[in-house]
Amino acid sequence: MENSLVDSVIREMEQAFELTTKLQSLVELGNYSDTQKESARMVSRELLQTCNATLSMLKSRKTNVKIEYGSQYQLAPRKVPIRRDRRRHYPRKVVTVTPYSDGHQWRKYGEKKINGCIFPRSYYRCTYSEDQRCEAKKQVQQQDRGVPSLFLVIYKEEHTCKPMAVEDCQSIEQLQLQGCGEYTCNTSFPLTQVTASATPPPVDSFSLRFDDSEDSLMSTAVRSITEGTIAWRRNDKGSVSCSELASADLAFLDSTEPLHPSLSVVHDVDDEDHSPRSLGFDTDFLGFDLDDIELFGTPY
DNA sequence: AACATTTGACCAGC
DNA sequence: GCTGGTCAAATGTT
Repeated sequence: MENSLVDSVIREMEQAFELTTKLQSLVELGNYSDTQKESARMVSRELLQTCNATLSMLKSRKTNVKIEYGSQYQLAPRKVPIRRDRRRHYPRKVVTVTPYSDGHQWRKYGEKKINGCIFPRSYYRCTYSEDQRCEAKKQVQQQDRGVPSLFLVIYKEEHTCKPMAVEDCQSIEQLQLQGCGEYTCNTSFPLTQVTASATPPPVDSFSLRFDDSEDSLMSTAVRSITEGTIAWRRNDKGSVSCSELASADLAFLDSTEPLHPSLSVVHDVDDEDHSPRSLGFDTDFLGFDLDDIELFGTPY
């Protein structure tokens, strides 16, 4: 498919994405029963996931990257990391469940009820907007009542301030509080280093969620560890658990598109009481290549 | 007291 | 006139 046609289809799909979120809002405002609303939410979520998946496929195709969808279970470690174009394009949109931890500090300066939306839109500017004349701003708007809720975050203008690095974190709580920027963390944080040759940890898999901020998509990659081999999988679930391994797609990882994902590590759920043992942390992915993810291990 | 958030008012673009 | 983005005084939090 030639690029211009791909572009047109991408635009149409993005339109579908937006219309779905609008439709979702109209349903929420409408006079429907809770059951009907819940059904509508489920359909909306599936629609959004389909849009995401289609868009990512189109975008990976546009880059002319050869991807063999059958070979996703054997991702050979790259000797030379792919250098990606890390220039950001603004405004950029992110759909995420963690709109407030993106490695930067923000100050709220306004909130507005937006036509046709149930949830108000909040306006933030960089905490250092005056001190360092940083022009960065973002808008945050909750998209649904789901658990976890999805938020649309629109970033405007790039940060010119010095980002806060997280070092010597002592706990996951501290990591979350500080928003976690680019880091290498030597702590009691229950993530250990894992390399390709390491003994597999005592869980089947853990998952990594990428918020592909460049493309308004939330994507999910799941790294599973089976018999010592490491594979990457991707699904497009809004939230992830170890058992939720969906269709695989290496496009996300092998694409030469300028991806700027943030990273979350989601732990699995306790087998006995089903309480989430989840470790969530986000980081702006600017500091390292996707290859570096292999430095982050798993649990307990 | 200093800083952050809230919220109604104001303004520009359509 | 309507809408979305920003301002700034009031209020809340540390």
